[in-house]
Amino acid sequence: MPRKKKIEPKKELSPLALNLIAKRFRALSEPMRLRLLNILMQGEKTVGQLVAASASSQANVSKHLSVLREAGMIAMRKEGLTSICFIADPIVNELCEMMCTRLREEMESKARNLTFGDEA
Amino acid sequence: MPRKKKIEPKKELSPLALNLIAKRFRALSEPMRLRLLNILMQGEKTVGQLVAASASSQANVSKHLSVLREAGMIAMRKEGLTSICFIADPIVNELCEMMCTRLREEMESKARNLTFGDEA
DNA sequence: TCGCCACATAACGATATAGCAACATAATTT
DNA sequence: AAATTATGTTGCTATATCGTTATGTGGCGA
Repeated sequence: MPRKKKIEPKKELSPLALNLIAKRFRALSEPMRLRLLNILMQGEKTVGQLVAASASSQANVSKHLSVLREAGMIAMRKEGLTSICFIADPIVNELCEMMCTRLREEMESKARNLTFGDEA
Repeated sequence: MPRKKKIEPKKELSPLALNLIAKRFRALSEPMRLRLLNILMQGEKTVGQLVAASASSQANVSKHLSVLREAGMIAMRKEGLTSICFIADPIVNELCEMMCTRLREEMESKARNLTFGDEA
């Protein structure tokens, strides 16, 4: 077996890597897309169901879905007339979970500090 | 002590929460900002050092830093003439770590599939 | 074959943001 | 105080992206 693995201490990321990472974070940077993902966390949904559940237009949902798909966050499978969406990357759940937890912590902390005076 | 915790199965997020989460992801959605964070992972740096290391203009770096600061990702402390930046939220490291790992996995997977034919 | 259904895509106006350049400000030094 | 240094801020242009309206398209039934 080939040796020479894990030698470099992971210094700086290449511009290419930065671009790819940025693109993935960007896919998560819109409330509408987060909403769609949040709905999909309950399980698979057709595009129509997402349109209904998200209270947005069909065209808009469709476009956001394609963004999420290009970023590898979700995938779709056709079943007769309908397309069924599902979360394709488990990282989505973890990321959102982390963000939510962090937000809660921050807000609670801020709430506690309100007693003294807030710097916002 | 008050009971009634962790009762709801965490259904859907409120629009407010979605907006806050989106805003934080958005802060991570630009290559330049990721680069700054990546540099800061090595340790504290002055703004000037970041300007030099990032190969961008001072104004640009300054603006990106304020975005990161507003998102709570970094914080700054003044020391004489200079301002020293540091990562204020440990979530940054975790998030980037996760994304990088995931990207590597995907690319390796894609590389393996090149032998057969790729769908991109 | 004709139309319909579920979805994708195109075209468009409105808003946001990256990057540059020029200027403003604060702390030090002389 | 004036000059200098280290950052922050503002105007500007170019580009990207959200949401809407209109139109295209593939699969199915009559």
